[in-house]
Amino acid sequence: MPELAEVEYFRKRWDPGLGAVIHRVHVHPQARVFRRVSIPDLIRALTSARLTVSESAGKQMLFRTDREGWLGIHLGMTGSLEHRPVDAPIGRADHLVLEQRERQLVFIDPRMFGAVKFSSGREAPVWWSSIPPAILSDDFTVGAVTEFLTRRGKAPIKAVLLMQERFPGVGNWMADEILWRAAIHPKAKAGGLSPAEIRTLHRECRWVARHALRIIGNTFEDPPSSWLFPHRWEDGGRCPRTGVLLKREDVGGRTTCWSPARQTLREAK
DNA sequence: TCCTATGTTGTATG
DNA sequence: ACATACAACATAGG
Repeated sequence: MPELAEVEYFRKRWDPGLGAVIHRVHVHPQARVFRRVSIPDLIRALTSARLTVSESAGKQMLFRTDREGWLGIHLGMTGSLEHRPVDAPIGRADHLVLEQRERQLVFIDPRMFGAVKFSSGREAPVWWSSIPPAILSDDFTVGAVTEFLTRRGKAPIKAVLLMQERFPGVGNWMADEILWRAAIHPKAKAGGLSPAEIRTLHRECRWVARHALRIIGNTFEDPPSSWLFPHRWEDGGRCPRTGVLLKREDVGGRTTCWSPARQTLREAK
């Protein structure tokens, strides 16, 4: 389920454990989510460490302790974080459990497209330091978006919005929501947008990120019916602004939903 | 049974 | 080297 705001919601699920010591680490070693990590290193580094802070950037989460080392969690398609009572049983999709005196901090991921990362050392690892500026930061500029859209000029804008190297945290539903608000057809070539359309796109990226974080990031509520969000999967779903039937089709390899009344495809040359 | 799924990556092709 | 397209990953739920 996780895009920008869902990741932020799940990151906070471990907040009750910040400041407390991890006295035992339980892993499900054959789980695919550990495919790039040394499990012995991870266990050695986390056992008896005090969890101190967490951050997220795009879809990536980072947890730190009072020791050196960088624990990363990516939720993939079906991952989530929870805290549970100390005596809770461990389920088959529970891949990483940090046991503390008063709770367990659990990473769950049935489909295992997610990932646990662990890097030692003082310097931030590339998987963390290379994440581009957040959409809500001052460095997410119209100029940066324009340059990126030019370089990816032949790809459909829907596919380009999903590229984490420029739009960190944007996923399938956010991309559709942004394009719907910006009144841009998902199949429009990224290089064919006018400067005015790019400014609108940039503004709607920020708007959707800000309000998704406000609504979903705190309580996991669904956005209201004035958004495309609650209509995009329902059969016979209608555009909340025009009332027309929404269209659903594969674009750039992902199911894409748009309003044919608002988002029209200009003939390219 | 068959279809779908809020993501990333490796590989092939141009 | 760079951009693009798509299969593959693994499981659950309708």
